[in-house]
Amino acid sequence: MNKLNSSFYLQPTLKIAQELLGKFLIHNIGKKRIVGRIIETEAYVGLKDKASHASRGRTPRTEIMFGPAGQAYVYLIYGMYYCFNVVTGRKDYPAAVLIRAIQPITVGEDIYPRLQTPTNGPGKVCRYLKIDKKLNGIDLTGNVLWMEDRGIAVKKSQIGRAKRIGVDYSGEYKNKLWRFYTK
DNA sequence: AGATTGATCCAT
DNA sequence: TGGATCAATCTG
Repeated sequence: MNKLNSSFYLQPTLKIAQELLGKFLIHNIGKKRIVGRIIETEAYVGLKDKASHASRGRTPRTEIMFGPAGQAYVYLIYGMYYCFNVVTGRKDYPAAVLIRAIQPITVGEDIYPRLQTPTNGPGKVCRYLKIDKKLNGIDLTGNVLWMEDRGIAVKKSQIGRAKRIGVDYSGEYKNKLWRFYTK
């Protein structure tokens, strides 16, 4: 097993957002585990990024984004869905990578609830992986929820780049090509 | 295109 | 304290 460690999470946010493509996201629940391969991410970078929750400063919700890299930031959106992010950036610099889509994995000891086709939205990622607010702030180098490199790299030529989804209100930042996906 | 749903945040 | 807003999803 090659679990992503703190030196991975200390890299620049935009680099992490790309590097996470092809990595595996794993949630241990008791003796079972749910696994997905990451296929789409979005980066949220710094106080000036109007699309980021952190752009209005520190609040109880966004405090976690100002913390050290390598923790989970899980929030409820539209009253119904959870979104899972990895906190990046040094302490006091708010940044995170949202996991937008995964390919469910169904081999070995990994369990696989129903869904076989790739998820196509962050709410579905959390529903599949059974991630909710209880996991907010959890250390991603621990043994409950983590990411690992299983040696299946995504070639640079296979990485697509696009504007982020659902952030039309964010002025010049809405045009940043901070969404990454595998073609 | 509209309904859903409730936490969050800012302005009263 | 009230109400607009929201990094989404499903249904029609």
